Amino acid sequence: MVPVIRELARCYQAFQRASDAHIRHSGLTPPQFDIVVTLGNTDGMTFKDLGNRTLITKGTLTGVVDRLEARGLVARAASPTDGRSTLVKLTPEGERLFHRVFEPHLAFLAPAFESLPECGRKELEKRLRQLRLALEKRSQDLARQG
Amino acid sequence: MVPVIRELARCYQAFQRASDAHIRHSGLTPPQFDIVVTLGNTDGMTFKDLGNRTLITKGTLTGVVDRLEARGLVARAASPTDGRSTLVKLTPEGERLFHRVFEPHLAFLAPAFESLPECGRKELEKRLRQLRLALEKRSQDLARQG
DNA sequence: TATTGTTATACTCTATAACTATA
DNA sequence: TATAGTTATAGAGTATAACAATA
Repeated sequence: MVPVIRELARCYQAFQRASDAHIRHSGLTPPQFDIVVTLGNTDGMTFKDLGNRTLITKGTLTGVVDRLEARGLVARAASPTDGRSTLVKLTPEGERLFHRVFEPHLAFLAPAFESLPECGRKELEKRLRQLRLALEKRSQDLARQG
Repeated sequence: MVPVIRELARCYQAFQRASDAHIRHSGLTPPQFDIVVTLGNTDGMTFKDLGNRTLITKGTLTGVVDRLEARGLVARAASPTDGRSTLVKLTPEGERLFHRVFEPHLAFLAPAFESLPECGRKELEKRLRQLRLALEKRSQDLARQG
C-alpha cells in the first residue's frame, strides 16, 4: 500500500510543479486559480459549493473571493432561492482570463498525458475514481467517528 | 485528457481531506508533517534534498525546519562533506512522533487502498509512475524554455 | 436550532530577492 | 562563478471561534 500512496503523492506533486510555474504567468495564486477554474464553464455557484469542490474552507474562501472580486474577476450575487446564500460567478473579465489561461495550460500539459496510451489513461481514470470514492467513504467514517 | 486530470485532482484532494483531519491530531501543520514523514526512516538529508522531495522552496523550508527544531522534533547538523550544506534529521522525539502518527495514519487509510484489488493497486501505481515521469519531463522542458 | 457567509485573531506558508559562506 | 542555506519583507492562506442573518 505504501508504494501506491507514494506514487499518488509524487504524481500529484509533479502535476502541481508543472502547473504552478505555468499558472503564475496569470498573476493568480494557486488557490485563486483553483477558484477560477472551478467557476469556469458554470453559471456560478455558492460559497458552500466552492468549498466542497476545493480544499478551501469557508473562512479562507471569503478572503480568496475578496481578492478576486477586488481584481474584477468574480462577482457576488444574492441567491434567489436562499437568503443565506451568496452566488459567486466569473465576470466577463474573469471569463476572458479563464479562457486565456486554462486552455494554454491544458495544451502545455497535454504531451505528458498523451504519452500514456489511450487505454492507460482510461485505466488510470477508472482506478483513481475507485480510490477516490473509497477515500471519501473513509472521511465520512471518520466524521461519524471512525 | 480533462477527465483523467479531474480524477487525479479529485483523488488527491480526497486523500488530503482524509489525511489532514487525521494529521492535525499530531499538532503538526501539513507542511511540517510532510517534512517529518520525508525524514522518517532515513539518516537525515540536506535542505536541498528536502526541497526536491516536497513542494517547499528553500526560503520557506528554513522557517518550517525552524519551527520543528524549536519543538525538538528535528536537529540541524553540518554536512561532513560539503561546508555549505546542512543536514536535517529527526531527533529521538521526532522519531517517536513519526511512529506514533504515521503508522496509525496508514492504518486509517488502509481500508480505502485495500478496497482496490491487488492487481488494481499495481496497475494504478504503474500508471501513476508513467504519468509522473512524463510530467517531470514537461517541467524540465518548461525550465529550459518550452 | 441549524446553516450560510463574514469577521477577528494569530500564525504559518509563500515568493522574491539580497545576502553569507563555502565550493 | 555557482551553489547551499539564511534573512527580510510583504502578502496570502489557514484554523478557529464568535457572530449576524436567514432557514
